[in-house]
Amino acid sequence: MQSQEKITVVKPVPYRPFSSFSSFPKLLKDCSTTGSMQITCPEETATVWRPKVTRFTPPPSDLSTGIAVTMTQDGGLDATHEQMVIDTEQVVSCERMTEFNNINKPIHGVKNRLSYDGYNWRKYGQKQVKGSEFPRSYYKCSYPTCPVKRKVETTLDGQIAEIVYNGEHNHPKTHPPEKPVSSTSTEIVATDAHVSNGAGAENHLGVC
DNA sequence: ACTTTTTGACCGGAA
DNA sequence: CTTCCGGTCAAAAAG
Repeated sequence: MQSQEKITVVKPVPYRPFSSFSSFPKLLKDCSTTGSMQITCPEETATVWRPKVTRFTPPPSDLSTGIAVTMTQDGGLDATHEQMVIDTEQVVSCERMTEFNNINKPIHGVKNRLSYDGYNWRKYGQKQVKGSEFPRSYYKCSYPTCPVKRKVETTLDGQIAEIVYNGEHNHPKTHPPEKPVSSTSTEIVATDAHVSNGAGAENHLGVC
């Protein structure tokens, strides 16, 4: 039903799975302007397919920048989206924000090739987009046949401001990175909540 | 020597 | 039809 609509939109254009993306930044702005944790409007989500957006509002005492994760994949379902909303809230509650910060940090000299979501990413572009005060970086999953891409907006402070995932990993995670000793040993799994089977990740995310 | 990042230019789509 | 903007490509540089 709704899911069919999504697929119809997504499949023909892997790179532009959502034609209404232009209005997306407005939503984010609106959310940030209100200062509330409103991630997406459930009503709209139910009728209009849009990338999964999750905006994290970290505690001011620790992070000064909100973090948003947008999931855009073929296999996206309303149910999945709803779960994402819940999960992200849990993530905040569990102070997993730290993990998001780590995404942007180099790991053992390996720049951001391996982020904490368990996949290898290769940066192929960066741009300053309108409507966003932060530069947007474009990454591809470095796995040979994996079509997944992601857009990451980082603040001047180096924090992740927004992450937009596009596509679905068709391979298992790479070797998990070392656990950060200074923080809870938790992987950032919110980003791959759509792994081929679309299961494991979501579970991880929900687990605190 | 190899892989990844950086950066400017180019292309296509939307307004 | 023109302009603007986002996304991608490709060459050069860095690690």
